Amino acid sequence: MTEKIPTIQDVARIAGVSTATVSRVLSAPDMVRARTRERVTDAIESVGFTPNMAAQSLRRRRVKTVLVALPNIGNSFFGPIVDAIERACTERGYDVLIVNRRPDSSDDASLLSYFNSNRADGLLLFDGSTSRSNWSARVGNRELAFPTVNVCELIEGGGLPTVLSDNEGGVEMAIDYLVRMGHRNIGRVAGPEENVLNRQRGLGYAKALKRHGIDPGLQWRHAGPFGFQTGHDAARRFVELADKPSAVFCDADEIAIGFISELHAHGLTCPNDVSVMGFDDIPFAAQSSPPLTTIRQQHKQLGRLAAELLMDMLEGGLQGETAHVVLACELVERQTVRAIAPTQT
Amino acid sequence: MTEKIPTIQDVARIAGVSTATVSRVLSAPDMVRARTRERVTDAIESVGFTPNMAAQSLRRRRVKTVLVALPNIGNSFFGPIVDAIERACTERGYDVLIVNRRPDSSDDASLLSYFNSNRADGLLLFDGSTSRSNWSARVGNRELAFPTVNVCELIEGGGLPTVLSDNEGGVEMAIDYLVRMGHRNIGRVAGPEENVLNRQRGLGYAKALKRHGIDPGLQWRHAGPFGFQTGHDAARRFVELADKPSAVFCDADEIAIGFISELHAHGLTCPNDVSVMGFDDIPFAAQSSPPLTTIRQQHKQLGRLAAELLMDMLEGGLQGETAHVVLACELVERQTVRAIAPTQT
DNA sequence: GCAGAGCCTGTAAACGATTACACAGCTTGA
DNA sequence: TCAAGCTGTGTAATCGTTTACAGGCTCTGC
Repeated sequence: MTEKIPTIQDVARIAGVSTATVSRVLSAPDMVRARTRERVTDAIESVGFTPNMAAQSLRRRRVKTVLVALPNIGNSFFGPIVDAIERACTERGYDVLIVNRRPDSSDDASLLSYFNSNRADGLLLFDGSTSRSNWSARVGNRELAFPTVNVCELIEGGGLPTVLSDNEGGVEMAIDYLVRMGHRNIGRVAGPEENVLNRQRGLGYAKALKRHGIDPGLQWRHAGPFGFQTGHDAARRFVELADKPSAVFCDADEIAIGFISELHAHGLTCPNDVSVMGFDDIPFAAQSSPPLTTIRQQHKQLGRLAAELLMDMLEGGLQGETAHVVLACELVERQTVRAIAPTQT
Repeated sequence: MTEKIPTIQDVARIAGVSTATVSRVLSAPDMVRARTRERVTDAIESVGFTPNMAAQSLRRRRVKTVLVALPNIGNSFFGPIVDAIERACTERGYDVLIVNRRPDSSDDASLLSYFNSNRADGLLLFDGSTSRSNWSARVGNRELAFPTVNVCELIEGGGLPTVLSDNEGGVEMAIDYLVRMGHRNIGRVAGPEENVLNRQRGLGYAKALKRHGIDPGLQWRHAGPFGFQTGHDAARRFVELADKPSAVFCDADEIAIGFISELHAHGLTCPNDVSVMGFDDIPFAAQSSPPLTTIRQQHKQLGRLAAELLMDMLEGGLQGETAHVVLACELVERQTVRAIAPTQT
């Protein structure tokens, strides 16, 4: 019994006007006389008309859709951010298309195709693989026009507008705190080597340590992808260590939580045997046992600002200046860091 | 320097054929002679042509896009499922549109509009508010045609194809296990009252208890939305209890983890003071301290099967039979349940 | 040499909206 | 009375594909 979906023609016929008028009622209401307008709105109402987006996009040359390219939807870090993006977008009438950017399908081409096949007007790109700085070149080549905002991470030299946290400052804050708590032997479990975040956070780590007269080069270090597994691996190496750091800074909460969890499995406890800090403040950080001391990123803000920025770009054309938003981080003190008497090493 | 995006016309001109032929090369290659075909593919290659989806959708009357309506993207339970959906969809050339279904914007109308405005061909609906069984009515009324698959939850009486876990059986499994471990005073922290999952899991709970000669009506119970907060609330009530259950079954891992976390804050520990079980096996369950004993849902499978089913429907038309897939759950034994000597109450 | 049957390919009409342009009807002011 | 200027509306072209239909070509068998 599938009735046909009503078109603008149906509305026009019922209201006794031309399709042009119906269209105008929808997009420029005060261009049409009040009485006519009312007849049209009634007709729209009565048949339940909704403009066909395909037709509209074809004619208008834009789809009011934003593409969100994530490295891994499964990672709980992205949940709140995507949530904020979706909110901001629907508020302004944009749809949100999600694509999981598998590292293997490294084809930026497939992202670009979303643009020139008219499936998305703009792109929110979560990507910081430094190896991918050729993206900008690629873009510069021919399709410069795909409006893109880098979120959370950034592509160095890409020249793209960016919204991210002050990663360097955030880590400095963490290290300062650990030092203040008496730690001077501070290890680090880092993110993937080829990632910008890893570099930025590494910078903050080194800078802060140096400021306190500690040689960053001498500290214990482990690196791996963002995720529990890296925490596990690090913990297994950690327990073997002869000279254990009294504190370990982890580049991500998931890593920190994996680290602590595996530590427990080996009979060590946090913060008694070692203090641990994370980075992100994902929702679980507050729930783990013990609750994780960490550096908070402003997830909601990151998502919302990036989305707003992109939509502004889409609507205002390119504004000359390419924006660069950096959000401050915040120290969240919970229970995985213990104050110790400063030892003379 | 924004060059124009190439159209099928450009390709046709370059290859020296008509647009019809180009179109055929793309959608029915063996309808055109090998030599011509090659000239066309070369032309396509050389200008980097990608069909304009808006035009294609307009003509073909389908957009190859699936709408995913979640109650809350932020909830980490959905991560792996959405991941699986996205994988299955892109494999078959479908895009994934995400919409966060805020309870307040209760308008099913807005979901339907995705359909009749030609923005999505089908819907993966995560929704189990029993109050919403009018959805089916609404659908039956006029827009029956929006192909929909219920995922994880289901709308009772909606008559929609469904993919979900054996919630009842899963909880029975949990209770059987707790009883086997010596528990006979088993509380429950339930999900939101108006949710089907709550009902289904409640059924399993009651059934299993009765089978073991325990009166479900006499057990301690707390209910609230899925999320940490409910766990916290439950814990605060729990610590006040005179006659504490020796075990508590939680309707979701997030609830269980919140419960344990808040218990710790009050000086009680799990599983020494109380055994706790969750449901879902979200990624964090294995990482929390102590690792959570829970009932695993097959997230990947749920997502993939639902997506496949929907796409099959879209491509094969409606198959007469409306499918009803129920996936088995699995008990994951970790460390939040302690064996106790059965007490004679 | 020709009818008939296949193959390929082109022509042109959709799909459902938007919008430049034209124009009808009314004011207004000279 | 008429030119000029508004308003409000309709006409028709357009966006970039797909596809029904028609027709040209080649091949076969007589």
